This record gives sequence, structure tokens and C-alpha cells, in this order.
Amino acid sequence: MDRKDHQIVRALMHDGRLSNQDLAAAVNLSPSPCLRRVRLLEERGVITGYAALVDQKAMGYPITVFVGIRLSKHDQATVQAFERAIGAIDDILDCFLMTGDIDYLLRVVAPDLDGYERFVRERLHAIDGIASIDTSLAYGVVKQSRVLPLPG
Amino acid sequence: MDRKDHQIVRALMHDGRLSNQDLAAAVNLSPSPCLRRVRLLEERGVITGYAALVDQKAMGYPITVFVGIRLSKHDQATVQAFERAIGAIDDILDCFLMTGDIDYLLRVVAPDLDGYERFVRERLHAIDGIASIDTSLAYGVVKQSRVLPLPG
DNA sequence: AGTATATTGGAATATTCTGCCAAGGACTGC
DNA sequence: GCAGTCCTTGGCAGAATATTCCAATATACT
Repeated sequence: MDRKDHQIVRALMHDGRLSNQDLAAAVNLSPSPCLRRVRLLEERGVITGYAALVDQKAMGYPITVFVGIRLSKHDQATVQAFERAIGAIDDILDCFLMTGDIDYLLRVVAPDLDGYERFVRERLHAIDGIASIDTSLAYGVVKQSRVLPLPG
Repeated sequence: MDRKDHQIVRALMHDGRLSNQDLAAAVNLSPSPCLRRVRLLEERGVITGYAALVDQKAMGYPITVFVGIRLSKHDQATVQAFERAIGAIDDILDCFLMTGDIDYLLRVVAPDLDGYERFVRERLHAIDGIASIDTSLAYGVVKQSRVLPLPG
């Protein structure tokens, strides 16, 4: 993880489809060592994958909702079952384990408010061990980045 | 946006570096129409870009914090100034405009708690018009997806 | 049915990837 | 200061891939 690796990672966070040649030029390397570094970063798990960034609205999911969840119990079985259930529901994009008054924070997408209501009734309420569900609707997105800041 | 377009988008959400040939095979098309569809999806703004997915920890940002923010005023000048300021701060990855008791929800990364404290003191407090800042620390990530669910 | 439009598949060309090898640079022990 | 070792680099070549063009097919509309 020297300076060049950081440059490479940053360049690929900005444009994940950068060709190896362009990437090499951007970080002042010739293609072959550049490619080798990228492969190493992938193997080490620094780069975990690549993804196309997609407009939610265009895909039919204009609604973003943040859902705070508290569990009724926190024994291992309940927690594991909950987390497995979360993993299986596609509408839940992110799930963070939180400190403070909620246990989990979910980011959920929905085609509309009715769709979200159905999601809560049919999906969330189907999971055992949930004590409370707190919904916060997002009006809009001010910023959505995937580029981590420069270290230091 | 027919069925094939959806298939293409989903495939690229899963693997943004899929070669056009493999993508074409995956959606039962020959490479050339497949590439044309991808280019159209990009032009129409359905696919907004590509990104490498990176391990926060490996990049030196193991801490994720959600920050709820209320503004003191909601006139256009204050809001615009705030949103511009947000856009300029790299540590803030996401910013959503919210309904309910907070105005904005930020997702912020930090190298450690000290770093987060510095971020709040030096960056957030430097922005005018903020009435309150509410911090929620994330312990860990249960799920982090970028693949939108199937429509319907 | 018939026309117009949009979409497809395949071939040819240009670009890119990727493995191999020799050369350069940095670090060690002496 | 010097030789040996290790790691990284750059360039080359064969293979794979992307990309453009054109004829042919499928689809939609009248």
C-alpha cells in the first residue's frame, strides 16, 4: 500500500472501467506493473469488486427509506436469524450495526410509498425478534459518493 | 428499458468489469447489440458510472458514522450554502435530504474516533446555519449491496 | 399486406490484456 | 563500501477483447 497503490485505488473508485493502459498512464507506470498491482489489490481484498452505478429512479426505485430497528432480544440466535433474513431481502441495500438507541440502520429502496408499506408488512414484520421499526423517508439525494477521502 | 436492458444493468451492478463478450453471453445477445445497449444505457443516464468497491478498513477508514443535521433556517441561501459545503467535503460519502425531525442524514467515514471528532470540529462546525448535529456510530456492516432489486 | 423503423448478428479492424524475461533499483549482511 | 539478494519495473508478443460497419431480420404501424 504505497503511494502508487493509493493512486490506483482512487482512480478505480472514480472510474471502475478504466482500461489498464489508461490507468497505467494516470499513475505513471507502464501497463504490466500496473496490472500486477491491481491484481494484488484485488487479492488482498483492498479492492473487493466492481459495480456499475445505476440511477435508482430509472430503475423504478425512486424512494429511499432509512429504517431504524431494535431487536427484542440480543442473544446469538435472534441476531443471527435477523442478519440472515436481512441478507436475503433485496430491497435492503445496506444494513449497519449501530451504537445508541437503535440496533440496526437499514437503507431500503422502494418503487413508491405503497411498495414500501408492503415491504414493511410482508418482509420486515415476517422477521422474528424485531421490537421496533422506525421509518425515515429520504426526500432526495444531495450527494452520493463512493470515493474515500485521501488518507492522512 | 425492456427485459434485456434490465438484465444488462443487473449483470453490470454485480460485476462492473464484465467484458462485453461475457455480458453478451449472459443476456443471450451477440457482442455488438449488447455493447450498443450498454452505451445507450450510459447515455440515457441509467448507468451513471462505474466504480471499484474498496474495503474501507484497508484504506484507513474503519469508522462509519451517521450524522443527523438540522439547519437553523431553511431559506434558499442557507440550504444552498450547506449543500455546497457538503459536496466539497470528501469525508462525507452520502448526504440525503430527509423528512421528519432531521433535515439531512450524512454518512461519514473516519480513520478513528479522534479523526471523527476533528471532522466535526473543523469541518462541520465550519458550516453556517447548522442548528444541531446528532451522531450515531456504526459498529459494523451487516450488509452493503449495490444491486437494486428486480422491478415488479 | 406493406412500408418504415428499430434491432440484430457477423466480419474486419483496432485496441487492449497479459504472461514472460531481462534490466534497474533498493535493501541486506559483511 | 561492496557484492548478493529480492522486489519491481518496462517492453515485447501472442491472445483476447472492443468497436465499427453493413446486410439481414424482426417489430410496429397503417
